[in-house]
Amino acid sequence: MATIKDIAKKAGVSITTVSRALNGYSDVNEDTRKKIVETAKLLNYSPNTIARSLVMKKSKTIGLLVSGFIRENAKDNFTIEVMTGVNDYASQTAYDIVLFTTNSSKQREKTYTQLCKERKVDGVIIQGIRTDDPYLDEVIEGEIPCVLVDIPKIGKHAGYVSTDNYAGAWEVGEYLAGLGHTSIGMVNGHEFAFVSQERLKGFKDSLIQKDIKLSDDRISNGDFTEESGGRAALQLLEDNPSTTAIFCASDLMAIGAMTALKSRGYRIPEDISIVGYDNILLSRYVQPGLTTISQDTYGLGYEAAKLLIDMLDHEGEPRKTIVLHELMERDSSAKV
Amino acid sequence: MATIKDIAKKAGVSITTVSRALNGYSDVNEDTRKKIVETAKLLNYSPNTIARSLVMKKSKTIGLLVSGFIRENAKDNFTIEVMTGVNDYASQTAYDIVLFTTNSSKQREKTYTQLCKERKVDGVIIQGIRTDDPYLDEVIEGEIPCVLVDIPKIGKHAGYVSTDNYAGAWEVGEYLAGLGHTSIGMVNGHEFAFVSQERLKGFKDSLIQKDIKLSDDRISNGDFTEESGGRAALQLLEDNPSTTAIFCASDLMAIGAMTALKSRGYRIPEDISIVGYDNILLSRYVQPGLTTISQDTYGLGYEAAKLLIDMLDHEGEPRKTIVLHELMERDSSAKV
DNA sequence: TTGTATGCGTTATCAT
DNA sequence: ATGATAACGCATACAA
Repeated sequence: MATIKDIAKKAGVSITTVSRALNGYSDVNEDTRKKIVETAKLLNYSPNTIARSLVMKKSKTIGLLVSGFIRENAKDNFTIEVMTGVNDYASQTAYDIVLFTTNSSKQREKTYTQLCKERKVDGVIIQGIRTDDPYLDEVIEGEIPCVLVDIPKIGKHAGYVSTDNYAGAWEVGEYLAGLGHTSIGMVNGHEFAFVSQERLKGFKDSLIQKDIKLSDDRISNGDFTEESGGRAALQLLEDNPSTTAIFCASDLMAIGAMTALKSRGYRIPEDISIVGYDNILLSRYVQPGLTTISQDTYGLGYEAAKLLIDMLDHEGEPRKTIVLHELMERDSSAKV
Repeated sequence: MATIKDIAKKAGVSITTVSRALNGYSDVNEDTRKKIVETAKLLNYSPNTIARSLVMKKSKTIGLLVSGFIRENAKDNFTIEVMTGVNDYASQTAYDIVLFTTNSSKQREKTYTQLCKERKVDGVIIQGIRTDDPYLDEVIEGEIPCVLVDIPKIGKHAGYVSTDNYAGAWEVGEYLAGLGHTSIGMVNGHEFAFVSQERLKGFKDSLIQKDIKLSDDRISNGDFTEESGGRAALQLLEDNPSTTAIFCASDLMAIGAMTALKSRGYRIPEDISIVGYDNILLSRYVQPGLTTISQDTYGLGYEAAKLLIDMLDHEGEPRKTIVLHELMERDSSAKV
């Protein structure tokens, strides 16, 4: 591997000059620069980013910390879409991405911050972390610039990107009420996700507006998995046989609910309307097509990277970015 | 950020001793070690991997080079599953993953090898690269240890993981012939993928065994997209109206074919049997469920990481690893 | 416009 | 068992 030292020797200049020439400084003679660039090419030189990082104290890498990057979750293309967005923006910049993952299974012997500190990432994007994660605060209060996905917390060095989950759920409420439903239930995700809390609030509030009360026995909790959605939906119908519409806080749970209900002989949407949240890939393919709130997941990742890199490169303030959502009406919902 | 220097000062020893103590060398007094470890904790020390990399000439990172990590491809969970496998194995080791991506759109100003050289990755896993990619040879002949996914080429520092595409396609041939089909067509992917070539060969050869000839006008090429699969299938039926079974070289194309055929009034599998390849997530959800060859995609990634890291850590020879495949019979195929 | 010298945080060599 | 010192490859303050 050729170094600037080799170039210097070959070109008969000092390493300082080589460094400056290659980095486009103005105070270097055009002729010497030309010669240097030439010999650099000749020696097939490529800069050693590691050495550069060491002296610059900037690694030009951002960490992408994702939980739920596990086999079982591949169904949910949420993660991959966010990653794609992050990657697309980052690849327009000088930053590379290093992947950190946390299977909840492997007890992490190292905390996030430790991982980040050791690898010297300049900043980090965090996705899929639970609100009860012991390290969440450590991250938000920490020194490492970070952007959270779907966790609305701002710190000294922490911003976030999210969608307006309250508004999205509100729209579902309006929509179902508009279809004439009055006996409505909700399958929510676990309480350790901000989105669960928001979606519940928004849904509840919009129904109240329509004089529909979402009492506690009309709310059943799953944990965002397909299977749990089915279970929760059945529970819901057992407690409230009159229910004609169910809002599920995630598409995966909605799909689980549909499967479970169909197997019990319910027709969708004739007997029960189902609405999901996320607009994952599958929701378009299941039978019937799932009515849901579409989020710009890709945009979530893209904006996260943009926000973080802005914080890094231009000392931008940590802030929030809200990306859009939209109700996608398909065939799983109908007038009562 | 505390460094070993700080620890040395505070503990009243030399940096050499600190380094050795922290790295578990045996030639350091237990008491001094204890003191050093203590003050390290006290100062909230974490090693600077960058400095370490510089002197060790090992970055303990592997590059994950994926093409097709783009928005449109999210459907195809192949990429994400491979990545998950890679990640799962790597996370058991000391290696971190840095993500390189090549949208064919962005003209890469830097070649793969350049990216790898600059970031000083110790090795690289390459996925989704086309056989006509100008840099493929550069990689295989290059000095950087690498493992290719689904490209059966071995070099001095290059191994690969793949499935037996020939055998998989062969089984499809046997299967369709066994169902009584004699008028059979194939929708292949583009020629710049090894898998296309292999799948074609395997399919053709197995049919020959059954005295069924797959003439050229019974082969129509798509480019692995859903839409192209639909187009190719229609073309096929136009040229050979008697066709009763179509083997598509990817599930996505098979799904496109099903959609297109259904829209033309063909019933599947009553009129036409469709078989895919890949067993992507969707294939289980479309109507009818798609018969296909399932590959252990996760295993592909897992084994790739394993092979690469073996090459890195134990100077393992570059070699190949073949992961299993299996015919998944669903409802898109039936007796003629 | 160019060169000298120093340091980034670590590991490794060679003394002691 | 421990410490001085020299690397690793690069950027930069300062001098010339």
